[in-house]
Amino acid sequence: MRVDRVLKGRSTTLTPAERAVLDASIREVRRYDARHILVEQGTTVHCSTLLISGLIGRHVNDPNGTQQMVSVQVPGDFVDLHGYALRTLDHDVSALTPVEVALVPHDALWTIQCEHPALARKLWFASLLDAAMHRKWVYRLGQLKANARLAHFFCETNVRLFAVGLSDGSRFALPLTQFDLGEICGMTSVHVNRVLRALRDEGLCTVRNAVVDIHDVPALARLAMFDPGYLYLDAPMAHRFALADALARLAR
Amino acid sequence: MRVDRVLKGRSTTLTPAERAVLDASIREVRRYDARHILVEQGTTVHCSTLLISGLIGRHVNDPNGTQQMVSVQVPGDFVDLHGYALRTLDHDVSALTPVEVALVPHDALWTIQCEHPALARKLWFASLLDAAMHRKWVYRLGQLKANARLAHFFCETNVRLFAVGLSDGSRFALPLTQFDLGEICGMTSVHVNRVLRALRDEGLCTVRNAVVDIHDVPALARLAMFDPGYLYLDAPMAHRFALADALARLAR
DNA sequence: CGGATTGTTGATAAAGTTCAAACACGGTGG
DNA sequence: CCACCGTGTTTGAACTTTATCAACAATCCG
Repeated sequence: MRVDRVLKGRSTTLTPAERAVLDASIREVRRYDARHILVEQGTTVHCSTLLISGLIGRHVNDPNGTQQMVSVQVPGDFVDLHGYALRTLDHDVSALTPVEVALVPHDALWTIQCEHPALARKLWFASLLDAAMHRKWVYRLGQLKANARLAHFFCETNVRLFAVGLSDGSRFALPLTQFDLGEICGMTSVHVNRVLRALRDEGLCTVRNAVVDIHDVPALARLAMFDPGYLYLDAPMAHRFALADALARLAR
Repeated sequence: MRVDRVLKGRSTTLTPAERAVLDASIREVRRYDARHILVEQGTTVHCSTLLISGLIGRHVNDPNGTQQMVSVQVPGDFVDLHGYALRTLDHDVSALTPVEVALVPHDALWTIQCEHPALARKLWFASLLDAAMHRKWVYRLGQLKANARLAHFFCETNVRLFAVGLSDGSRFALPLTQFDLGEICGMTSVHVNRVLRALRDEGLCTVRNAVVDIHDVPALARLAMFDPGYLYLDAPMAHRFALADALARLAR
């Protein structure tokens, strides 16, 4: 089903009935080319976008023309669910790769809120998960050095893609340029290039041909101080990537 | 009323009836000293905290002992509303000053969700506002230099406090140490000190005795690339602080 | 008053940016 | 098939920003 990946692998998931309700509220499915802008900052929106395949980026622009990516969405993500309550977005939404998206009209969401409060709560949860990721991005940019920032992003993306079946646990497609990575991690593409080489030289991970290959998952997580707690994974998933204990011991 | 400041000055506000419902769902009011930790990362929570007076900070810790502040809450903020759907928090919550907080049990929120969908939507909006601020913090840390980061934080805080009547539009109490400001803006307290002196020397703003005094609001906003759109203010408020047009013109 | 926290300053080192140039590589058109 | 173009990657050198370390001054508080 088109909504199979929504909240997949998370501590809160959808029941089959809820999935059916959500699926039924999809009005249409569309495809866009890479770099297509789906929603522009400031526009009033009447539908929310569920990402089915491909990658979508959300970015904040400033008058200088510089952009900061504030999130990368993977299949199963409700990209601009927040548009439902906010009505107008504070950032752009654009396709990083060719994408397939499902559109859910906001009045269908209103119906869900009135008639299916438990499902509404889960959608709320999904939007809070988004905020939790934002918080980690704040942490990443505020506290980590360039190499750890990139490492953290790769760890996060690895887990998120794994949760929806798009990573084998250490290797995944990530068709982003070094410039994109710079916009994600708050650094220039030149520096991204140098840091990637360093990560490769240390045997931690290789990024080539739009594929990220993590050679030593625990070591990369350690460098990145990556603990997947904020992703609210379900128990088996959390167990697979848990580093919490190791990190806690380290803290003492 | 205790909930008078909730969503005050925003594009979405509460009706008197909704305020009454929310107020009635408060179970108790508590006071804490500065530096008291209200919720620790990972704890399962059963109540959400509405800030009545004082300032609260939310911060992410890492095993090295460094902390990154991910938000500063002002009176009227529903500090950990997200705890309702997430159940466990991905960060600490602590008092930056002596505070007075109201506790709303999560089952009361569930009742609101079932019986008052319109109010539930507004609470959802409040949590999305939080996410919108996170996004700007990501932008701030990723794209701005130290002086602009501090300036941006002061601009944001000025507007937020003004919206709830705690700034006169350019001057407000902000009892944070330079170390705290460093944790907010991702820099060392030494560097905060130097940047504050520079801002003072340029005649932009002065921070002394726990009071921020912005001497030239538009100039500080320009340095910070501050546009309050992401705060979803109501029309008069937005108009008062709007810099959008000026910035848009600048962009061309 | 004494002790603890916060703020200030200087010297030095590290991290990251900028600018510029070269290189790789997959099209695409002749 | 080759020449050419555009996009993305790689490298070097000079420069800017920020961190680190260390000392000292100011302030607050009991």
